[in-house]
Amino acid sequence: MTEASRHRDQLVRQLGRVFRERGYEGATLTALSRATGLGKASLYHHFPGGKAEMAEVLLRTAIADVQRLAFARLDGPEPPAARLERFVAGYQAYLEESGAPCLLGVLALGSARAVHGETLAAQFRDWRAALARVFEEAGAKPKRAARSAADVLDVLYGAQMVTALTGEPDHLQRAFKRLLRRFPR
Amino acid sequence: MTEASRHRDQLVRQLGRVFRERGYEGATLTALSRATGLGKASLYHHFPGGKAEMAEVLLRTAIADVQRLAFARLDGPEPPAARLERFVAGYQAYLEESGAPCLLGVLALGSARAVHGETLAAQFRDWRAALARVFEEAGAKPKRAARSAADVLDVLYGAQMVTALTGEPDHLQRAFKRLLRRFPR
DNA sequence: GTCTATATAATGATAGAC
DNA sequence: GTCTATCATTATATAGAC
Repeated sequence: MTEASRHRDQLVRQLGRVFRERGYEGATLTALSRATGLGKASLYHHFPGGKAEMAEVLLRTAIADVQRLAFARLDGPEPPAARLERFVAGYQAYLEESGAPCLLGVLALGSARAVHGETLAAQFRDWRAALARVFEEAGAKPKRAARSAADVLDVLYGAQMVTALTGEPDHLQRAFKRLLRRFPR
Repeated sequence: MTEASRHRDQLVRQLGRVFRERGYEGATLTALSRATGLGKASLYHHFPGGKAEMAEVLLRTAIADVQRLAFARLDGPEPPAARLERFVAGYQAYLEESGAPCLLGVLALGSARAVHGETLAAQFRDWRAALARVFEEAGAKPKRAARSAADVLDVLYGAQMVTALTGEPDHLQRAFKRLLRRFPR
């Protein structure tokens, strides 16, 4: 990774934190400027399209990260149960690296949904299908596998919401631990 | 219910729709004015404290509704399993009446969290404890009951997030149906 | 209770110097 | 690449007539 791309990476990370904590409309240029240490004009140098472009870059980055750290681990030569466990660990790693709640969820609620809603929807249907395939490999019939896949996504995102609602940081890891208990072995 | 309180109720409902769809910061007075058919000055007549007061009223209303329609049904003379089923049906009724995603979740993410976070956190801990008690009545040991209660909250809120993310309206009812399968009988 | 008109502050965005 | 200074627009909020 070059020096420049490291700087870019750090910048994206700092912007992401603001969007996650305050939502799309709450992420004002003043807040983004303060969080990055850059003036507003400098932000427009990096993102000529302003907030809209920042959100788009953040969304693409988040999707790529979740794919790389979590869903990519559903593939491989190991038995299905082991891959499911690696997947959960990978998603947990993503949240620890990027912070919770997940940017995808936050952007899906705000007004960014009007612009990026279909992208997100298609991605999530893909991901759910990938999960369902693994449950089928583990021996579940198609319908049962589809239900299990939907269950997993519900817990993954529900745990983040409940963590935000209860203010208990370790709710998340406990939820993932409970999820692992329900997997085939 | 008097004529005046019916008007007030409808007003709160219309405001809630805007806050749910756009989040706290996205719910501008212009949008709130358009949704209610009232001028901005008229909104300040009903809510002298402006947006902050609206959000507070909406939050109290939402908590009261969830309590009345869902969690209150955890009590009663019926066997625990039946009460759990009534609870889920009640929560579903709340979402159909008030619309998804739930206002509590939306307000917990935006900047309203700084003001109302502790209120929400305390309420959710109470609700989770109420759920855990019912699982204990159904025969589960305390730790197991606590895990089941946390599971239920995760699904309740995760299903709403996944519905928003996938854009599939019937994901919600399918998730609740799956939840019922996992209850004691 | 609702309106029009307006005040004041903050927002997203640009120009141009360095 | 970053800055200061500034723009036009929109935001929340208020005054006062009806």
